[in-house]
Amino acid sequence: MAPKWLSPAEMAAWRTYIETSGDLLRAIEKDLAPFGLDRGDYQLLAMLSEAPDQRLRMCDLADSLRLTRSGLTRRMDGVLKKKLVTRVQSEEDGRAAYASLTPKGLELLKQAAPEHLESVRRLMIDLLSPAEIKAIASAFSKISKNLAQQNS
Amino acid sequence: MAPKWLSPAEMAAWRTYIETSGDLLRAIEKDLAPFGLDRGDYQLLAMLSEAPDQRLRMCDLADSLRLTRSGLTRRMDGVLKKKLVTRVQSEEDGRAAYASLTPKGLELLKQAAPEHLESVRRLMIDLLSPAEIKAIASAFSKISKNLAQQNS
DNA sequence: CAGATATAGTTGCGATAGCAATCATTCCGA
DNA sequence: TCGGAATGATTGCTATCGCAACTATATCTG
Repeated sequence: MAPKWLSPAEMAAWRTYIETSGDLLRAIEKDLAPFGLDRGDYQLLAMLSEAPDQRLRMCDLADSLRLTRSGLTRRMDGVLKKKLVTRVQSEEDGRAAYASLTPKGLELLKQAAPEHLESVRRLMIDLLSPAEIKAIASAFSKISKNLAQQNS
Repeated sequence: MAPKWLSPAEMAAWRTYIETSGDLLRAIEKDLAPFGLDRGDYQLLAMLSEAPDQRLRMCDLADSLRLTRSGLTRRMDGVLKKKLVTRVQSEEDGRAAYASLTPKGLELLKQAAPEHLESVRRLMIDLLSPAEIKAIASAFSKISKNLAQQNS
Protein backbone atom coordinates (compact mmCIF):
# COMPACT_ATOMS: atom_id res chain seq x y z
CA MET A 1 0.00 0.00 0.00
CA ALA A 2 1.11 3.52 -0.76
CA PRO A 3 2.41 5.60 2.09
CA LYS A 4 -0.23 7.44 4.00
CA TRP A 5 1.11 10.90 3.38
CA LEU A 6 2.31 12.75 0.36
CA SER A 7 5.96 13.64 0.00
CA PRO A 8 6.80 17.35 0.10
CA ALA A 9 7.21 17.41 -3.67
CA GLU A 10 3.90 15.65 -4.19
CA MET A 11 2.16 17.90 -1.70
CA ALA A 12 3.61 20.98 -3.38
CA ALA A 13 2.36 19.85 -6.77
CA TRP A 14 -1.10 19.06 -5.44
CA ARG A 15 -1.49 22.27 -3.50
CA THR A 16 -0.25 24.59 -6.19
CA TYR A 17 -2.37 22.86 -8.74
CA ILE A 18 -5.53 22.96 -6.71
CA GLU A 19 -5.12 26.50 -5.43
CA THR A 20 -4.06 27.98 -8.73
CA SER A 21 -6.63 26.28 -10.92
CA GLY A 22 -9.53 28.17 -9.42
CA ASP A 23 -7.75 31.49 -9.72
CA LEU A 24 -6.82 30.76 -13.30
CA LEU A 25 -10.35 29.86 -14.29
CA ARG A 26 -11.74 32.95 -12.64
CA ALA A 27 -9.23 35.13 -14.47
CA ILE A 28 -10.05 33.54 -17.79
CA GLU A 29 -13.74 33.90 -17.13
CA LYS A 30 -13.31 37.58 -16.40
CA ASP A 31 -11.86 38.07 -19.85
CA LEU A 32 -14.99 36.55 -21.37
CA ALA A 33 -17.35 38.87 -19.54
CA PRO A 34 -17.11 41.71 -22.13
CA PHE A 35 -18.74 39.35 -24.61
CA GLY A 36 -21.61 38.64 -22.27
CA LEU A 37 -20.46 35.06 -21.91
CA ASP A 38 -19.34 33.02 -19.00
CA ARG A 39 -17.15 29.96 -19.31
CA GLY A 40 -20.11 27.62 -19.45
CA ASP A 41 -21.68 29.52 -22.33
CA TYR A 42 -18.39 29.68 -24.16
CA GLN A 43 -17.78 25.98 -23.84
CA LEU A 44 -21.29 25.25 -25.00
CA LEU A 45 -20.90 27.40 -28.10
CA ALA A 46 -17.46 25.98 -28.79
CA MET A 47 -18.75 22.41 -28.59
CA LEU A 48 -21.57 23.13 -30.97
CA SER A 49 -19.30 24.93 -33.41
CA GLU A 50 -17.16 21.83 -33.74
CA ALA A 51 -20.04 19.41 -34.14
CA PRO A 52 -21.37 18.25 -37.51
CA ASP A 53 -24.05 20.69 -38.64
CA GLN A 54 -23.11 22.67 -35.56
CA ARG A 55 -25.68 20.87 -33.48
CA LEU A 56 -25.70 18.17 -30.85
CA ARG A 57 -28.24 16.16 -28.98
CA MET A 58 -28.86 17.58 -25.54
CA CYS A 59 -27.58 14.53 -23.72
CA ASP A 60 -24.39 14.31 -25.74
CA LEU A 61 -23.80 17.98 -25.20
CA ALA A 62 -24.40 17.56 -21.49
CA ASP A 63 -21.82 14.78 -21.33
CA SER A 64 -19.17 16.74 -23.13
CA LEU A 65 -19.79 19.82 -20.99
CA ARG A 66 -19.66 17.76 -17.81
CA LEU A 67 -23.15 18.80 -16.91
CA THR A 68 -26.08 16.72 -15.81
CA ARG A 69 -29.02 16.75 -18.16
CA SER A 70 -30.82 19.06 -15.77
CA GLY A 71 -27.83 21.34 -15.58
CA LEU A 72 -27.79 21.63 -19.33
CA THR A 73 -31.50 22.41 -19.50
CA ARG A 74 -30.83 25.37 -17.22
CA ARG A 75 -27.73 26.48 -19.08
CA MET A 76 -29.68 26.34 -22.33
CA ASP A 77 -32.24 28.78 -20.94
CA GLY A 78 -29.57 31.46 -20.99
CA VAL A 79 -28.17 30.94 -24.48
CA LEU A 80 -31.66 30.40 -25.90
CA LYS A 81 -32.78 33.72 -24.51
CA LYS A 82 -29.76 35.36 -26.09
CA LYS A 83 -30.61 33.65 -29.41
CA LEU A 84 -27.15 32.12 -29.63
CA VAL A 85 -28.61 28.63 -29.88
CA THR A 86 -31.93 27.17 -30.92
CA ARG A 87 -33.68 24.08 -29.75
CA VAL A 88 -34.65 21.62 -32.48
CA GLN A 89 -36.89 18.66 -31.83
CA SER A 90 -35.49 15.43 -33.23
CA GLU A 91 -37.53 13.81 -35.96
CA GLU A 92 -36.21 10.29 -35.57
CA ASP A 93 -36.53 10.21 -31.79
CA GLY A 94 -39.48 11.89 -30.18
CA ARG A 95 -37.69 12.14 -26.88
CA ALA A 96 -34.56 13.83 -28.11
CA ALA A 97 -33.84 17.45 -28.89
CA TYR A 98 -30.88 19.13 -30.50
CA ALA A 99 -29.11 22.28 -29.51
CA SER A 100 -28.16 24.10 -32.68
CA LEU A 101 -25.82 27.04 -33.03
CA THR A 102 -27.41 30.10 -34.62
CA PRO A 103 -25.55 32.43 -36.98
CA LYS A 104 -25.57 34.96 -34.17
CA GLY A 105 -24.04 32.42 -31.82
CA LEU A 106 -21.38 31.53 -34.33
CA GLU A 107 -20.63 35.18 -34.93
CA LEU A 108 -20.23 35.85 -31.22
CA LEU A 109 -18.04 32.81 -30.79
CA LYS A 110 -15.84 33.98 -33.64
CA GLN A 111 -15.41 37.28 -31.88
CA ALA A 112 -14.78 35.79 -28.48
CA ALA A 113 -12.54 32.89 -29.43
CA PRO A 114 -9.38 34.84 -30.29
CA GLU A 115 -9.72 36.85 -27.10
CA HIS A 116 -10.29 33.72 -25.11
CA LEU A 117 -7.31 31.94 -26.58
CA GLU A 118 -5.24 35.02 -25.96
CA SER A 119 -6.25 34.77 -22.29
CA VAL A 120 -5.28 31.15 -22.14
CA ARG A 121 -1.98 31.99 -23.72
CA ARG A 122 -1.21 34.98 -21.55
CA LEU A 123 -2.32 33.42 -18.27
CA MET A 124 -1.02 29.93 -18.81
CA ILE A 125 0.54 28.63 -22.00
CA ASP A 126 3.07 31.35 -22.67
CA LEU A 127 4.38 31.07 -19.13
CA LEU A 128 5.34 27.45 -19.56
CA SER A 129 8.18 25.63 -21.24
CA PRO A 130 7.39 23.12 -23.99
CA ALA A 131 8.41 20.38 -21.59
CA GLU A 132 5.94 21.61 -19.00
CA ILE A 133 3.20 21.76 -21.58
CA LYS A 134 3.93 18.22 -22.64
CA ALA A 135 4.01 17.06 -19.04
CA ILE A 136 0.64 18.65 -18.31
CA ALA A 137 -0.88 17.07 -21.38
CA SER A 138 0.41 13.63 -20.52
CA ALA A 139 -0.35 13.92 -16.81
CA PHE A 140 -3.95 14.97 -17.20
CA SER A 141 -4.45 12.53 -19.98
CA LYS A 142 -3.42 9.73 -17.63
CA ILE A 143 -5.67 11.08 -14.90
CA SER A 144 -8.55 11.28 -17.30
CA LYS A 145 -8.10 7.73 -18.58
CA ASN A 146 -7.96 6.48 -15.02
CA LEU A 147 -11.15 8.28 -14.07
CA ALA A 148 -12.90 6.93 -17.16
CA GLN A 149 -11.90 3.41 -16.17
CA GLN A 150 -13.18 3.81 -12.63
CA ASN A 151 -16.58 4.80 -13.93
CA SER A 152 -16.91 1.96 -16.37
CA MET B 1 2.55 39.42 -30.49
CA ALA B 2 1.85 35.77 -29.89
CA PRO B 3 0.12 33.81 -32.61
CA LYS B 4 -3.62 33.93 -32.51
CA TRP B 5 -4.16 30.23 -32.13
CA LEU B 6 -2.70 27.55 -29.93
CA SER B 7 -0.48 24.88 -31.43
CA PRO B 8 -1.88 21.35 -31.35
CA ALA B 9 0.36 20.47 -28.42
CA GLU B 10 -0.72 23.57 -26.53
CA MET B 11 -4.35 22.98 -27.30
CA ALA B 12 -4.08 19.37 -26.18
CA ALA B 13 -2.55 20.42 -22.88
CA TRP B 14 -5.18 23.08 -22.26
CA ARG B 15 -8.12 20.90 -23.18
CA THR B 16 -7.07 17.88 -21.22
CA TYR B 17 -6.24 20.02 -18.24
CA ILE B 18 -9.52 21.88 -18.25
CA GLU B 19 -11.72 18.91 -18.93
CA THR B 20 -10.03 16.59 -16.52
CA SER B 21 -9.73 18.99 -13.62
CA GLY B 22 -13.44 19.14 -13.04
CA ASP B 23 -13.80 15.39 -13.17
CA LEU B 24 -10.90 14.94 -10.80
CA LEU B 25 -12.30 17.35 -8.25
CA ARG B 26 -15.71 15.74 -8.41
CA ALA B 27 -14.18 12.31 -7.86
CA ILE B 28 -12.15 13.53 -4.91
CA GLU B 29 -15.18 15.24 -3.45
CA LYS B 30 -17.19 12.05 -3.71
CA ASP B 31 -14.64 10.31 -1.50
CA LEU B 32 -15.16 12.95 1.16
CA ALA B 33 -18.92 12.52 1.25
CA PRO B 34 -18.86 9.59 3.73
CA PHE B 35 -17.43 11.99 6.30
CA GLY B 36 -20.25 14.45 5.71
CA LEU B 37 -17.80 16.93 4.25
CA ASP B 38 -17.51 18.56 0.88
CA ARG B 39 -14.30 19.96 -0.49
CA GLY B 40 -14.99 23.42 0.82
CA ASP B 41 -15.53 22.15 4.34
CA TYR B 42 -12.42 20.02 4.17
CA GLN B 43 -10.27 22.87 2.99
CA LEU B 44 -11.66 25.10 5.69
CA LEU B 45 -10.88 22.58 8.43
CA ALA B 46 -7.45 21.90 6.95
CA MET B 47 -6.59 25.59 6.89
CA LEU B 48 -7.62 26.03 10.48
CA SER B 49 -5.75 22.96 11.61
CA GLU B 50 -2.50 24.41 10.28
CA ALA B 51 -2.99 27.86 11.73
CA PRO B 52 -1.52 28.97 15.06
CA ASP B 53 -4.00 28.12 17.82
CA GLN B 54 -6.01 26.48 15.07
CA ARG B 55 -7.89 29.65 14.40
CA LEU B 56 -7.92 32.38 11.78
CA ARG B 57 -9.58 35.69 11.26
CA MET B 58 -12.52 35.38 8.94
CA CYS B 59 -11.06 37.58 6.26
CA ASP B 60 -7.71 35.80 6.22
CA LEU B 61 -9.51 32.50 6.03
CA ALA B 62 -11.65 33.78 3.18
CA ASP B 63 -8.56 34.81 1.25
CA SER B 64 -6.84 31.50 1.66
CA LEU B 65 -9.97 29.59 0.69
CA ARG B 66 -10.47 31.80 -2.36
CA LEU B 67 -13.86 32.85 -1.10
CA THR B 68 -15.33 36.30 -0.79
CA ARG B 69 -16.14 37.38 2.73
CA SER B 70 -19.78 36.72 2.08
CA GLY B 71 -19.03 33.31 0.69
CA LEU B 72 -17.17 32.43 3.85
CA THR B 73 -20.00 33.65 6.06
CA ARG B 74 -22.28 31.17 4.30
CA ARG B 75 -19.77 28.36 4.37
CA MET B 76 -19.28 28.94 8.08
CA ASP B 77 -23.00 28.41 8.66
CA GLY B 78 -22.55 24.79 7.74
CA VAL B 79 -19.52 23.95 9.80
CA LEU B 80 -20.84 25.94 12.75
CA LYS B 81 -24.05 23.96 12.70
CA LYS B 82 -22.03 20.76 12.69
CA LYS B 83 -19.98 22.12 15.62
CA LEU B 84 -16.74 21.58 13.76
CA VAL B 85 -15.79 25.22 14.18
CA THR B 86 -16.71 27.97 16.59
CA ARG B 87 -16.93 31.68 16.03
CA VAL B 88 -14.88 33.78 18.43
CA GLN B 89 -15.21 37.53 18.62
CA SER B 90 -11.84 39.28 18.53
CA GLU B 91 -10.95 41.24 21.66
CA GLU B 92 -8.46 43.60 20.07
CA ASP B 93 -10.64 44.46 17.10
CA GLY B 94 -14.35 44.82 17.58
CA ARG B 95 -14.98 44.24 13.89
CA ALA B 96 -13.08 41.03 13.55
CA ALA B 97 -14.06 37.47 14.37
CA TYR B 98 -12.09 34.27 14.41
CA ALA B 99 -13.03 30.89 13.12
CA SER B 100 -11.67 28.34 15.56
CA LEU B 101 -11.41 24.60 15.08
CA THR B 102 -13.25 22.58 17.73
CA PRO B 103 -11.95 19.27 19.09
CA LYS B 104 -14.76 17.62 17.18
CA GLY B 105 -13.65 19.36 14.00
CA LEU B 106 -10.06 18.32 14.55
CA GLU B 107 -11.14 14.78 15.22
CA LEU B 108 -13.16 14.61 12.02
CA LEU B 109 -10.33 16.11 10.03
CA LYS B 110 -7.95 13.51 11.44
CA GLN B 111 -10.29 10.81 10.26
CA ALA B 112 -10.88 12.32 6.84
CA ALA B 113 -7.36 13.44 6.01
CA PRO B 114 -5.80 10.02 5.37
CA GLU B 115 -8.75 9.03 3.21
CA HIS B 116 -8.56 12.28 1.35
CA LEU B 117 -4.86 12.00 0.71
CA GLU B 118 -5.38 8.45 -0.39
CA SER B 119 -7.86 9.78 -2.97
CA VAL B 120 -5.41 12.36 -4.19
CA ARG B 121 -2.78 9.68 -4.48
CA ARG B 122 -4.96 7.14 -6.21
CA LEU B 123 -6.62 9.55 -8.62
CA MET B 124 -3.66 11.72 -9.40
CA ILE B 125 -0.25 11.49 -7.78
CA ASP B 126 0.41 7.79 -8.13
CA LEU B 127 -0.44 7.93 -11.82
CA LEU B 128 2.31 10.42 -12.55
CA SER B 129 6.05 10.20 -12.96
CA PRO B 130 8.26 12.26 -10.65
CA ALA B 131 9.09 14.45 -13.65
CA GLU B 132 5.43 15.11 -14.30
CA ILE B 133 4.87 15.97 -10.67
CA LYS B 134 7.73 18.41 -10.74
CA ALA B 135 6.48 19.92 -13.98
CA ILE B 136 3.02 20.44 -12.55
CA ALA B 137 4.43 22.05 -9.44
CA SER B 138 6.61 24.41 -11.41
CA ALA B 139 4.00 25.17 -14.04
CA PHE B 140 1.23 26.09 -11.65
CA SER B 141 3.62 27.95 -9.46
CA LYS B 142 4.51 30.16 -12.42
CA ILE B 143 0.86 30.62 -13.29
CA SER B 144 0.09 31.55 -9.72
CA LYS B 145 2.89 34.08 -9.48
CA ASN B 146 1.76 35.64 -12.72
CA LEU B 147 -1.82 35.94 -11.52
CA ALA B 148 -0.68 37.47 -8.27
CA GLN B 149 1.29 40.08 -10.16
CA GLN B 150 -1.65 40.99 -12.39
CA ASN B 151 -3.77 41.69 -9.37
CA SER B 152 -1.24 43.87 -7.63
C1' DC C 1 -11.13 65.43 18.61
C1' DA C 2 -14.44 65.37 14.64
C1' DG C 3 -15.39 63.77 10.28
C1' DA C 4 -14.00 61.12 6.39
C1' DT C 5 -12.32 56.79 4.97
C1' DA C 6 -11.12 52.05 5.34
C1' DT C 7 -11.88 47.49 7.10
C1' DA C 8 -14.61 43.27 9.00
C1' DG C 9 -18.49 40.89 8.63
C1' DT C 10 -23.49 39.92 7.42
C1' DT C 11 -27.62 39.99 4.54
C1' DG C 12 -30.79 40.21 0.37
C1' DC C 13 -30.84 38.85 -4.06
C1' DG C 14 -29.77 36.39 -8.16
C1' DA C 15 -27.27 32.82 -10.95
C1' DT C 16 -25.54 28.11 -11.41
C1' DA C 17 -26.18 23.35 -11.02
C1' DG C 18 -27.09 18.71 -8.74
C1' DC C 19 -30.62 15.18 -7.11
C1' DA C 20 -34.88 13.03 -7.18
C1' DA C 21 -39.21 12.79 -9.19
C1' DT C 22 -41.88 13.05 -13.30
C1' DC C 23 -43.38 12.47 -18.07
C1' DA C 24 -42.89 11.00 -22.78
C1' DT C 25 -41.01 8.08 -26.02
C1' DT C 26 -38.47 4.17 -27.50
C1' DC C 27 -36.56 -0.38 -27.04
C1' DC C 28 -36.61 -5.12 -25.70
C1' DG C 29 -38.05 -9.74 -24.25
C1' DA C 30 -41.49 -13.28 -23.47
C1' DT D 1 -47.49 -7.44 -29.64
C1' DC D 2 -47.74 -5.97 -25.28
C1' DG D 3 -45.83 -4.69 -20.90
C1' DG D 4 -41.77 -3.46 -18.48
C1' DA D 5 -37.25 -1.34 -18.64
C1' DA D 6 -34.34 2.15 -20.52
C1' DT D 7 -33.56 6.70 -22.36
C1' DG D 8 -34.18 11.89 -23.12
C1' DA D 9 -35.57 15.91 -21.22
C1' DT D 10 -37.77 19.00 -17.79
C1' DT D 11 -39.14 20.69 -13.16
C1' DG D 12 -39.19 21.41 -7.95
C1' DC D 13 -36.25 21.73 -4.47
C1' DT D 14 -31.93 22.64 -2.42
C1' DA D 15 -27.10 24.20 -1.72
C1' DT D 16 -23.21 27.17 -2.90
C1' DC D 17 -21.43 31.59 -3.76
C1' DG D 18 -20.73 36.28 -5.79
C1' DC D 19 -22.20 41.22 -5.86
C1' DA D 20 -23.94 45.17 -3.85
C1' DA D 21 -25.77 47.28 0.05
C1' DC D 22 -25.58 47.74 4.85
C1' DT D 23 -23.85 47.93 9.84
C1' DA D 24 -20.29 48.44 13.04
C1' DT D 25 -15.78 49.35 14.37
C1' DA D 26 -11.23 51.23 13.61
C1' DT D 27 -7.94 54.40 11.62
C1' DC D 28 -6.31 58.43 9.52
C1' DT D 29 -6.34 63.63 8.63
C1' DG D 30 -6.90 68.19 9.44
